[in-house]
Amino acid sequence: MAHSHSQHDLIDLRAKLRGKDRRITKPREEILELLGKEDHPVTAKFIHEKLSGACDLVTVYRSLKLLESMSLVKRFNFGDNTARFELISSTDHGHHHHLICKVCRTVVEIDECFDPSLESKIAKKHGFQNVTHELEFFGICSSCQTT
Amino acid sequence: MAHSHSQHDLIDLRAKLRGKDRRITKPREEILELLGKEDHPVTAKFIHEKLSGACDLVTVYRSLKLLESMSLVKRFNFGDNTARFELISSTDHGHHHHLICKVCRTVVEIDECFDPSLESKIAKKHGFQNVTHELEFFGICSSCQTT
DNA sequence: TTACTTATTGAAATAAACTTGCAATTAAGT
DNA sequence: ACTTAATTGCAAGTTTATTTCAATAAGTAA
Repeated sequence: MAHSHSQHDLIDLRAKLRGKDRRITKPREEILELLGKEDHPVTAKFIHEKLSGACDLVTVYRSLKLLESMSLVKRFNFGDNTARFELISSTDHGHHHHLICKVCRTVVEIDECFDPSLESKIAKKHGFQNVTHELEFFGICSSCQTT
Repeated sequence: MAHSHSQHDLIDLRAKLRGKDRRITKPREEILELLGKEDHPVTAKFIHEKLSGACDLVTVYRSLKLLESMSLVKRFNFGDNTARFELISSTDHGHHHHLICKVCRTVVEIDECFDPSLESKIAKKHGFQNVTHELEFFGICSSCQTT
């Protein structure tokens, strides 16, 4: 799940951003560009610091919310009460998971997932529709193992 | 995954609570008792309100943290920046998942899970140890489906 | 380019979840 | 019952995220 989004990707994103009642602004472009360079989900605070004064933290929150609603960005939750955001890649449509070290918080992108039949089985059993899932793995990475 | 913890369960929990440098207090007993009656994970705020003044909200937070550290209670995250807590049942050792309606927030307890080989495969591939996972399903329940 | 319309931003205030410091309380051992 | 230290309550403080509103700037049309 190595990212490294191409320049072409960002142009596509700009195209999606453009629309009625919606403007391409410098903060939004900068946030998208930054997300395109990151390999793992990042927090709003991290984005704000990386952009060092380019825009207000409030604008980061607002932009991320917009980008999420447009399905350009996906929100992840690593269990520390802080939302993390990642650019949705065209290959996996944002559906992938992470392996997080409980000690040093290192993040590994995971492309494996369980068989989708499990999800449809659960959906059917309980009469739910449009069922998705959030799945993250937690463990201790090789560096943090007290050998 | 129907809960309904027996009186016997709570006695066991009391036994676990008792220990060196640790005291059985009224708030802790009341929180355990309340959790024993709930079928789904509940928030600290919910517990505090249900106990209506029996103890301070701060004590609820502190007790839950203690109970979690003692593996009597498990913390869940339903993606709304609010921790939810559930008594760990002796049958599943706290390992189970939930199906949450994105509209009305109804919660269904799920006892299905994917094959554990996926987890060990991922652990081995990335050199991680003690790998666990957090998995929650989200969808639209039958009542909320716009038919 | 210039003017116009309104989406967007910044700054401060607010909200919600959770934590910390400390004096008062209370559980549990002697 | 006495003593000691864990625990609680209250107030204050953090952190994350949202709201309000005047000022700014993006997109459009002249």
